[in-house]
Amino acid sequence: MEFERLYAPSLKDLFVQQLQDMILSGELSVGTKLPPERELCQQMHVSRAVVNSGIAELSRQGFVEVRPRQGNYVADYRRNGNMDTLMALMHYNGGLLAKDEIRSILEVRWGLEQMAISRAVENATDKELEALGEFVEALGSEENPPTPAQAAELAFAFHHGMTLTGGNSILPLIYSSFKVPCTALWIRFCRKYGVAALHANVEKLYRFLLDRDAKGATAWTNDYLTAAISGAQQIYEA
Amino acid sequence: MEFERLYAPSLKDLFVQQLQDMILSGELSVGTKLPPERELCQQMHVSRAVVNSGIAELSRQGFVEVRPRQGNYVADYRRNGNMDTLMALMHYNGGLLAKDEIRSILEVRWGLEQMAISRAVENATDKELEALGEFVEALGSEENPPTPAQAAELAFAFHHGMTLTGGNSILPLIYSSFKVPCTALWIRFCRKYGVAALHANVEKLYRFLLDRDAKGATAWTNDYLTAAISGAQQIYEA
DNA sequence: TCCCTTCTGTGGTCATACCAGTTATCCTAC
DNA sequence: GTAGGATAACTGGTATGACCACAGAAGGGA
Repeated sequence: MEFERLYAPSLKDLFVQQLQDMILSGELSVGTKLPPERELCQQMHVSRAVVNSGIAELSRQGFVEVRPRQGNYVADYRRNGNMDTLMALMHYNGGLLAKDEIRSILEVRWGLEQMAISRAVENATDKELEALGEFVEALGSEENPPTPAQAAELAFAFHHGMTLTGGNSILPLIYSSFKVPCTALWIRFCRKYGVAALHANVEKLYRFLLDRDAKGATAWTNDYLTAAISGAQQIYEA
Repeated sequence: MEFERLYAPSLKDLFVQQLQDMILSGELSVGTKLPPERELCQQMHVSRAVVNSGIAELSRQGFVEVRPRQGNYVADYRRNGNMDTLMALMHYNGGLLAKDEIRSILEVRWGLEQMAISRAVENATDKELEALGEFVEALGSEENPPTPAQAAELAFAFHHGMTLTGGNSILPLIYSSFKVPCTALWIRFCRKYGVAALHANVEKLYRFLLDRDAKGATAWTNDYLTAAISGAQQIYEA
């Protein structure tokens, strides 16, 4: 038996969700001017504080453009969105993504991963590698076999930890922004191929790190992600 | 004469800034428990809403970890931060970055740029390229020579537009997240070498795109950014 | 000694009130 | 009739205070 964590949505959350629905479903098209906040309050029977903070959040997510003292407009989120937009899009689809977006994420990961690995091989200290090893070990533990969610968390911790060792202070920040989509994909992967498969992949990469074999690591990552990208449909389909 | 846009900081902004100062200066070390919000109100003579929303923002930026009904703690922003953290760090230094961070940004750009270019060469339509050309033209305009700030904006519009043509839906979102640091670096570049130099760089890249010369484009970008990275100290020093 | 109850402290949330800037309108002067 | 400026309405921005739900400690009873 596995129970999902309960989460009581606030009025603000409900407001945000409703507007996301309307925007993403196309009911509100890009450029449309939203009704004044006071009007939305009346129609939705909430206070302006709810609407105002909700709009602020939608603005952060790139769905709405706020023009102070002029009005709120539906924004072109595909064009001017940011990482928060991606999160919102994922959340909207219940954690799932379209094939096209899965491919996109894997492509970007491909680019970032190549950089992270080569820099980690170059700069990571033995102590840091040892710390990474614990994640690998936990991932392959037979006493406490991790659930898919825990496994994805561990895999992310490994990759994120790797970026921390490379001496690039921005890379970990970007990788953190990617946490939600990455773990979502890993969870799907585990559900389909088992946690052991994920463990094998991570361990292989870890071996390359221990051997300080940058070429081998990047080549393997290249093969692995290239295959995943071209076969995204097969690998990640339900 | 060039006048900066006026911006009146709100109480919340001042609160956020003060706590950022204290955290970034090391006065508040990672793991420290902050005083209860009510106590902060009294000491700072503001209402709890100011403190509460300020804390929420600091939490989004990765500086503070909020544990409901337990307390607020200074978080390890270097490790668990995200893109917003980077923005906050930049803003804190008045738009400037440490050499190390400049190098880091350029490295990441190197990775993303390679991907963006190769995909754009492959997938961009002639019409899309034409639209990109307008940015190049405006950047090199002799009638209305752009200011460094405008030039940086145009250069960003060009690069961002390029990511939009590549068929990867995530790349533009990431690139948008990078807008502030990228334009900041370009502005510095313009101040030092002139807008014309930036125009020349962008135009060169644009030519490669028009010729559908992926190899040439990536090679040139590689040389250019590699030089910039290794010479970051010289290029971007004041 | 243990468990259950109660209380206190914490952040979460929200409704209200006031503030400031933009815009459109209308009035006035020419 | 037109141009210009004062004004009022409308918009989002911000701050305040009050109430809520939960975690954890303290205290009392079995």
